[in-house]
Amino acid sequence: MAEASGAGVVEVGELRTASGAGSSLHEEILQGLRRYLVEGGLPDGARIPERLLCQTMGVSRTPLREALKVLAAEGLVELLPNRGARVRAFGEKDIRELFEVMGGLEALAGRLACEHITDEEIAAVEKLHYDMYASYMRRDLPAYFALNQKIHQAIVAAARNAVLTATYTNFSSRLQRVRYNANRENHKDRWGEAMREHEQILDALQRRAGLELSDILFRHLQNKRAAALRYLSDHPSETDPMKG
Amino acid sequence: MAEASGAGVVEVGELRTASGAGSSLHEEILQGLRRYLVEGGLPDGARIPERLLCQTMGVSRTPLREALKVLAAEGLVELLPNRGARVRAFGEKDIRELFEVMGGLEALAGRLACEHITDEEIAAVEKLHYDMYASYMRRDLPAYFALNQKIHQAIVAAARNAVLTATYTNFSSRLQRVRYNANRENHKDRWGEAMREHEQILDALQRRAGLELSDILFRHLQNKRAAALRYLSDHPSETDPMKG
DNA sequence: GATGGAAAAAATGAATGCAAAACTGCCGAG
DNA sequence: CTCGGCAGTTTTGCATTCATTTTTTCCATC
Repeated sequence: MAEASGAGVVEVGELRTASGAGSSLHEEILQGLRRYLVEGGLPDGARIPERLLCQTMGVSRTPLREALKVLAAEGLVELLPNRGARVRAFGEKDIRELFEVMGGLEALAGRLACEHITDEEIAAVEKLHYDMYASYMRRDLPAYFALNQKIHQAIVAAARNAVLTATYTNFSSRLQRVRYNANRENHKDRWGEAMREHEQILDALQRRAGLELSDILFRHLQNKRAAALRYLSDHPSETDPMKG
Repeated sequence: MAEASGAGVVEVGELRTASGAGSSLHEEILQGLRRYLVEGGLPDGARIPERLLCQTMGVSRTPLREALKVLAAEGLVELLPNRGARVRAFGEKDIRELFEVMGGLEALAGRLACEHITDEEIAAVEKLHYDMYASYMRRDLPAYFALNQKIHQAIVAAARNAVLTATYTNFSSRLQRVRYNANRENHKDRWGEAMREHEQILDALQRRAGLELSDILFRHLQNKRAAALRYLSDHPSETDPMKG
């Protein structure tokens, strides 16, 4: 299932030791749970009985509850009063909105990146780009996917804005669940188009054409969104909220 | 949500009853504390001893700690391991980054708003705009300030994107502390310029010129940022982090 | 046999208790 | 007079416990 990228899905048993050990316990739990959710360890809408997680992870309820509150604030879980936590299910509306905001953030990142990026960083993006192109020619979707994310992350990093980076990472996590699903089924038609868009992205970045890059990235994300929504309408069972 | 404008600074004693009573206690505490911080109830960098807040608000430590964790995730407080919570102090770098992201979000909002806004909503923005202009002529800065925020909020709301609205509100809260300070000292020179920019904003909105509005809003925010930073360099004591 | 309600069971929300880490004040050495 | 170390106090982090709400189960009734 999660063989798409490097590491496999984290087991619930190794949640505590899996992600880097934060100094405090609630931090450790938070990172472990977040990773567990992002990698799709639980299906959409699944209930999260805290008692069960407690004995599985070998911790008390207090730090776990603190972590759940934070995850709720991040939008990964939803807390029903007196009824526990559920894995937040993203419907079509949520995904549309998330991609729109991601588009806005990447547009901003592109604009800022062109102002601050160094030649070395551009060279690094070039290398990622050509590696990604090689993956494309090999039809190696997992590798393509991973490099694709690295490129976008590099552009965001080049924007020199920690707040933007943190926000981008947060939204990216929320979409990761969707991407894992949408990635299985490959939209071959979309793939070539995406590759061409990335050619433009690299070109604009090399010329440090901020506004142009900004616009390309925004439309790139809009196309990604369309592809994701197309996938959703074909496979409605996987991520549709069972809202009733 | 943060009322942002109307009422004065909330007293610590009325924290529990101040904001609308959320169903659960930790929610109540969270909203109360958030409002308290946003309205500047505590100075930058102040320590927040949880025991003290507990007896002040008459609650136990558990829900308060949960609320603090969420506020830390939102970026309003910072949690030092084993050393408690402090009011997060925004330095020049943070403010620059926050305004940049706000600019990106507002640019996105403008673009989307032009696609979705109704004539009635445009009329409402027009009214806000002219009221604001009247406040400008009266040199009534607080009223101007409140209407200014309402206009921006209306544009964000017209984008029809709940994720964007939530994100915008979050960042707006973080900047609220700065604005409260920067607002006292009035940058008369900047005021007229801002008013002219708002003329352009209304004009582009009326023509539903998305890209144009997007760009105006972004530059508008960049100018706001410059003004805020100018204020900061004149009054470094108020919001500078005493990092050391 | 199906339905409604009451009691039992389980889960959540909040409070308290306890161990460990940090801060304070004091004292002595240099 | 300043600096470093040590004991006492305070504060934080986590576990446990209590109270309230929800869910389940079982039984009586239709």
